[in-house]
Amino acid sequence: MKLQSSFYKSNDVVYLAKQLLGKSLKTNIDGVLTGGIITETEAYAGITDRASHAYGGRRTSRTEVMFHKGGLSYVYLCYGVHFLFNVVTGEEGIPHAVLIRAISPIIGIDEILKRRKKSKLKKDVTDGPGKLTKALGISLKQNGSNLEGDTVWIEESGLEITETDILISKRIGVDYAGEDANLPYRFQLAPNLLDKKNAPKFWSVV
DNA sequence: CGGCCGATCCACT
DNA sequence: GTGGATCGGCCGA
Repeated sequence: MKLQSSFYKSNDVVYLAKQLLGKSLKTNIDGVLTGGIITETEAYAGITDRASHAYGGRRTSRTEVMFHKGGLSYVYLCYGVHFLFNVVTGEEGIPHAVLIRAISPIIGIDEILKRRKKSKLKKDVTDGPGKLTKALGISLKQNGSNLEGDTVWIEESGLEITETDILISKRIGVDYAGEDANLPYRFQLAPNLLDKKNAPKFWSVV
C-alpha cells in the first residue's frame, strides 16, 4: 500500500524523517522491481537550516522541487559521482526534505547485486545514500517524480517502529553548516532491530 | 566565464 | 586511514 500524499504534507520534517524509518522504498526502473526497508534518514529543515540546499530561501532550478508540495522526489548529483535521493515534505512553498541514507534490501536482490557489482548480499550493498540509489536504479531522471506514481514510491512494510527503536545523532558531511551541523537530525533504526521485529527476509544484513 | 566545492564511495596501502 | 574520482550548481567578476 503506497503512502498517500497526505503523509508527506506535515511541516514537521523531523517527525517525518522518523516516520519514514521502517517503511519500504521501492522503484520500478528499467522494468525491474527493487526495494528495501528504510533504515537511516536525515532531516533537512527548509530555509532556516544551513545544511539544506534551500537555506536562506535559495530557489534555483536545482532546488525548485524542494519548494513544491510534499510527496515528490528530490534527486541530485553529489561529488560529481553519486545520486542522492530525498523525499520532499511539507506544504507548498516550504522546502523541507528527508535524505534517505540507507536501506535493507527486500525485493529484487539479484538486480540490486548486479547494479552494485556485488556477489553477496551484505550490509555494504545499500548502507550509504549513494549506494542505495545505485542499487535501486535511481538517477537524475527520477528528480521530481511523484511518489504516488509507478517509478519511485514508499509503502508501509508492516513494521511497527517506536521512539525507543530510533538512534539519533548529528548529520554526516555537513560541517560547513556551522551550528546547524550539530542538530540531532540523523535517525537510524537500532542495530539488529529488524531481527527482533521479525522483519521480511533479508533484513539480517542491517 | 572561471573557479571552487560538495548531504560520497572505493581502491589501495 | 587516506586520497582521487568527477561534474553540475552556484557565486563573483
